Amino acid sequence: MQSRSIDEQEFLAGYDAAQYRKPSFSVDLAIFTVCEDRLNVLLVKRSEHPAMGRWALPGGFIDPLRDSTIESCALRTLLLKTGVSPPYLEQLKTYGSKDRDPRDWTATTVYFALMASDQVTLQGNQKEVRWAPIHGDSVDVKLAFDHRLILADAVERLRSKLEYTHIAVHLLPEEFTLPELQKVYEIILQVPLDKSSFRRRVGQADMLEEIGGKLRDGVGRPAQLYRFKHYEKQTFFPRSMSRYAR
Amino acid sequence: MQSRSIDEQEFLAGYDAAQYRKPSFSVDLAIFTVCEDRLNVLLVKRSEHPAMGRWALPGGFIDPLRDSTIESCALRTLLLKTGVSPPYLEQLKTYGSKDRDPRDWTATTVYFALMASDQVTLQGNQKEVRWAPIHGDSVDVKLAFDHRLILADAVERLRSKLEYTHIAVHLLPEEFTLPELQKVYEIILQVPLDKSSFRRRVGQADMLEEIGGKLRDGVGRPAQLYRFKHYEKQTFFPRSMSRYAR
DNA sequence: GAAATAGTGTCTATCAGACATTATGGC
DNA sequence: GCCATAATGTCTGATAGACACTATTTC
Repeated sequence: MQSRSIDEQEFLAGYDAAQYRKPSFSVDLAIFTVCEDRLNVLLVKRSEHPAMGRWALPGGFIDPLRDSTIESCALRTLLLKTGVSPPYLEQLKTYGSKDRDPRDWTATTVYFALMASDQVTLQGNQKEVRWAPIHGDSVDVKLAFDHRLILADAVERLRSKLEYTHIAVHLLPEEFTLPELQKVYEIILQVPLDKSSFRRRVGQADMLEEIGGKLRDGVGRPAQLYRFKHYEKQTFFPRSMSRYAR
Repeated sequence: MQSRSIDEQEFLAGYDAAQYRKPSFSVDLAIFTVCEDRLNVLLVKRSEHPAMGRWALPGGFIDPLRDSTIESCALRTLLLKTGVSPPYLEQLKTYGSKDRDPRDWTATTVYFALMASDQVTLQGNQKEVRWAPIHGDSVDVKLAFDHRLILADAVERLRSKLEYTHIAVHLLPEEFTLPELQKVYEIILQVPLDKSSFRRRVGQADMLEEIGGKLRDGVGRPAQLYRFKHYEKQTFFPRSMSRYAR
């Protein structure tokens, strides 16, 4: 913290934050997992007005007394719904307007999280929390507020990031095989990939390390197990502008 | 707007948004331009507590009565400081914590804007608003609050987006030459680029159209003038994962 | 051995980077 | 002509995409 002048200390002592009209501020989460050959997003059924009974992305209002940062609010909400801290959490975007919630001028900062389906135990009544499969860029049910738009943005970001980063590993358990990883890419990008090229790319990125054992599938040759090397840098760019440098 | 049940209407009638404790919510701007062979960011000197007298990114609190969206608040603030609506405005990120402002738990959504230096007339006292040159990932003066961190994020995003998008055209006037565009890239990325490769890339992207006339420089052969074609898609990706598709 | 899947090898068209060459202006 | 800068041409090493081939398991 920076030092403050006497003058500034006096100003702060007389400052009353409550006197200004402020928007309501919440955090919402787009939590993704892959299971049963589909990309899924976590939805909760709203138990209160407004939009009671409708499915929505999980979220909650910032509690200035409990949450020290926006991200810690996101983590708190996430733990509440899934029982885990996610391996990957990233801020997506903030949506705010006077119209998106009938109660008030609201803003919501949306995070998107990736997790392996086997790590999650959904908290609470199963009729109120569920994984919903993504078709195209949304789900089949109607969502509350502007959550359909938010979800579409989140799916777009996920697809886009798959193109140039390694985040897909966070959708798999600790140990996984390359065919499994490739499958995740194919499921999310909705396109079949060439095995050889895929492996070459993953190899060049140098993000995975072999594990001694092997996984045996039902049929065919067993596949090598790998583990994600936790790297500082997460991106690998195939070709980019700065490589024009001479 | 969705239709509401009688029940929900009653709920809303009894809802008092003011009863909940909320964070303060503001919008800040990282406004960039290139002039005199440098990347510059717009700073304002704070005229009020806290951090009075210190330079900061321009911004202001959301006014729920005037601003219908966060972006319209950003545009209003921008017009106030620069007198123009920028050719490029993009949401960067939202920063929120209990510590970043001594007054209150605050959140700020930061936008970043690009504009041509000749289009701007700084509003207000010149001692209170100025372009500050970027050195590395920040400016030489000490900034208020967490604005140094925010600025570093904005500069990083700008550099990163230059690698795979066309946004640099928004830092130039309506009409410009390819050597001028290349110079912008070199100034921001801080690396010399090969002329031939640069032109090939720009050509492939098919974003520019020639203008009949020519620009005459002080010395040497005059350069062809171009204008940016306003495209729907803004990105051109050199090589990406989905091209593994067969 | 057949089936199935994992994993490797190789060929080729493409293309980024490097650099040489030509073009067009002022003096 | 000379200088300076714009613009184009060309060569080459690297590599993505395609696909054939080998390897290892179960039955």
